[in-house]
Amino acid sequence: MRAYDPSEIEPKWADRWEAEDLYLASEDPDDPRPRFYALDMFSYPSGDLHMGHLEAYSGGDAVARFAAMRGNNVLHPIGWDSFGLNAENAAIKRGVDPKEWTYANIDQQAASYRRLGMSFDWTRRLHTSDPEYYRWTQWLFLRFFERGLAYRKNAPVNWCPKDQTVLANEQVINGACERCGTPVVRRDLTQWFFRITDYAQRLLDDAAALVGWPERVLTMQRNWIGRSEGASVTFEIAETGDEVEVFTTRPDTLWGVTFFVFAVEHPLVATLAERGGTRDLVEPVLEKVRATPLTVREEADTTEGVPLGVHAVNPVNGERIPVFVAPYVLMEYGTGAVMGVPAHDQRDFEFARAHRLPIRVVVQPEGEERDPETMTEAYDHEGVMVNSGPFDGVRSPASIGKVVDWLEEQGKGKAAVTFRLRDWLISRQRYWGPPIPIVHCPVHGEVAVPDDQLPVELPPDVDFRPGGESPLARHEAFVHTTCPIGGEPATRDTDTLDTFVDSSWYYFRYCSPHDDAAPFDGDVVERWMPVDQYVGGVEHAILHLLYSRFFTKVLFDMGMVTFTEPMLRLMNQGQVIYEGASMSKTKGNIVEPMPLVERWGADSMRLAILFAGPFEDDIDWKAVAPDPDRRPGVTSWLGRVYAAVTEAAERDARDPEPLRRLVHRTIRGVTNDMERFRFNVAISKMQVLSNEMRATLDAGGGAREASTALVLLLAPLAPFIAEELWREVLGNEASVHTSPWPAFDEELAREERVTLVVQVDGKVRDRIEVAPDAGEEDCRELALASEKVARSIDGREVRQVIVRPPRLVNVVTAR
RNA sequence: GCCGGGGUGAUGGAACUGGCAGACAUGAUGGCCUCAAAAGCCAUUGCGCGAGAGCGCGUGCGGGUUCGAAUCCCGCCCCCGGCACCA
Repeated sequence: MRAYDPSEIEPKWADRWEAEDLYLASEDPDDPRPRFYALDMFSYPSGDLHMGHLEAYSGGDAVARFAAMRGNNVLHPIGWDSFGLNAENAAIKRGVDPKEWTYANIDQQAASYRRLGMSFDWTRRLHTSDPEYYRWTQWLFLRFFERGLAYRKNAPVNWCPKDQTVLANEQVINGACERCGTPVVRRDLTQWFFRITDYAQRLLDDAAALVGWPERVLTMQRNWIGRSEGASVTFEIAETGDEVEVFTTRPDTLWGVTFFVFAVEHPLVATLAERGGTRDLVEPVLEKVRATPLTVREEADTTEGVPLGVHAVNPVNGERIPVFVAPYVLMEYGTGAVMGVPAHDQRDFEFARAHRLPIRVVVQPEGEERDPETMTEAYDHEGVMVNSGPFDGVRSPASIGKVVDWLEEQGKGKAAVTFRLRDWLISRQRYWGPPIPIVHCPVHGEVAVPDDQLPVELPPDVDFRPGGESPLARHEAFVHTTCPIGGEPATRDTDTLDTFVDSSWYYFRYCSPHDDAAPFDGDVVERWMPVDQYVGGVEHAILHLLYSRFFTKVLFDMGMVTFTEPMLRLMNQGQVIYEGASMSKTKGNIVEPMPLVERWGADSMRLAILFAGPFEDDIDWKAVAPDPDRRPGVTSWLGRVYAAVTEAAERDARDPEPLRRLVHRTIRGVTNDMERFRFNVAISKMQVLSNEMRATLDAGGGAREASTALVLLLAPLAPFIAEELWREVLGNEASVHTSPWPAFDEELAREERVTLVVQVDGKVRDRIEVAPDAGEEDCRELALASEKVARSIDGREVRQVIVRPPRLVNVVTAR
């Protein structure tokens, strides 16, 4: 008998599957099968595949194959997110063209995907760096521009000094660049933004309907959007008459305001300092803050700040209060100015103590008396309003709504909602991205490049090394053009679009990847989308996934699609780590998957990674596959499966009854597990079945039915060996991957004999085999007849007998 | 601080709605095969006591509900992830 040899099986089937067009999604409108869109997050072409890819795509492929076997017309595409800093930096480091480097990596990854046996529809392959693709990225940008959703403004932005480009807020992780980890600094620059804040409320509201998404992703998005409810209240500067709005979540504490604070960057600060005669005092603070990186700024001292020498008038009681400028107030949030309520806000409290400002309690805890003199911290819990004019005696925070109504009546303020979410900064001062299709005309201003002139192609002969400005700006022939409206000499915008713009719509493009009249064919998109199952890393929870939801809503508003959410279900695979730490070059702990695939086979590595633990949990490779030179456990198991199925195929005997029952139980269990991404549990059930097959064969029995079922169940997870056994050993004509998923017989799946557990006072004392339909009386009698039970009862009085046929009897005695 | 998710043998992890804790693996130990090794096969493997049948203990800690709790409730501790002078 031949031994299991993946190196012989796997390349053979990879070729044949492609020759047989096994994984093409059908666009036939008469195809009766339900459509299923199985989407994997596409990859950055930064070298060959790593362990993270192996895990994500093994899971995604299992989903797609399982869906196909269950009778769906499956769309399972693949492509590359091939623009971006990653590719560009790597290319610069190696002194090669980003394009060359990128496409070489794409070819390598594509070869690896084939080697792994991924069931992709290769006819839909796309690369975001292809002009055929980014033409439509630019086209979509222009539609956003037309609708006022893409705009340019001067603003303080995050700048990565190493990558020499601006970053979106979402790309700043703990104050550092998402790509390279360099601490980000602040710069005032004119940049392009997408008006995602217009969609903040809808992004929040619709998240509630995403029941197929992991809770943590939705939570992260909610935190990121950061909705706060409260009131906006207008204060007047006594000396100048300037009106300044502030946002507060606690309008009930308005009577406790004893000072007023501006953010350092607030536009009024300079003139107010002038007026207050405090310019010499204020200027050093401004200088200091401007020079401080954002990361350090966040730890700014709450006691820091200087008076501006002017006063604000509290609209609720007409009091004049001193005005300050302090770094603890942020220009980015709210209005860049706050009212200071030291008695009820900890930061204000600390500031007031440092500057010897009065503290006035306006919410008293019930039955207590807070004395401003002796308070050591702000009181921010519930209580009764005092010193609050018309609201004395009203309970807070229940009073907030009433205060807001009152403010509106009095014309002093109104209900307001503030979001933490900022507009999405989409321009980048780098080469390797889609040029922004805008012409700057001295007469007409920002002018869209006409659609028929798209794409604005990236010129190949650019010195693309970063220099703080866009490399395209150094390319004279690119820069100089004429205005599309009046023909005047004009210049092209030289920034490129963030990669996350490319990836915000690629899953639409897969539906009609070769359309040259539109980014996608609306009718085809209607048939496939929304995506039925999306699989990818949680690191995109507030980047790609939020942006994609935003794009879909904009496309809906444009009438291009009829749905508002792009993905119905989302599953995040965990990370593959090593000895508790993420794999990285600097730690030297990277395990490359492809050499292991060459050595032990694609099926083995796919199974090994899916069997290692729950799909969404991190996997410590050190713990599951410690010795790279030792044969992995799953490889041995596949060898046993191969042997068992081969042996069973040569035998005429029918499967004995107990094995048949196990087969049907296994089908039921594995089906359930596959639906819930519980690949590790599914595999363990198959192992139980194969162990039983071995025992049956050794006892001279047949295992043909078991073999058929096992091979079908294994197909989504280990596609090569399943195909080999299905066609070559079991003698089927058609591919296992187009065969129907096995059905189970409910009757057979029921246990023939079940173990009746007999407890005495909750402790297991005996186990008795009974028929599954054993009744309550039978179970009670059997249990009480047990000698072990009698011994445990030890003559005590039996108080109660709880019977749960056919699984359990609990005899309760008088103790 | 706020929000989300966790804590089960030496290890990865099972245990559908409360009902046999530790499935399935990995590792380890012993044995078979072999000149030897690898591969393979068999046995044992939660902890403690016991020659054994068996008994006791055991799912982060402390309480509670229940005939019965890894699972439900209350109070803690710890770990992971996200957000954070957010007004």
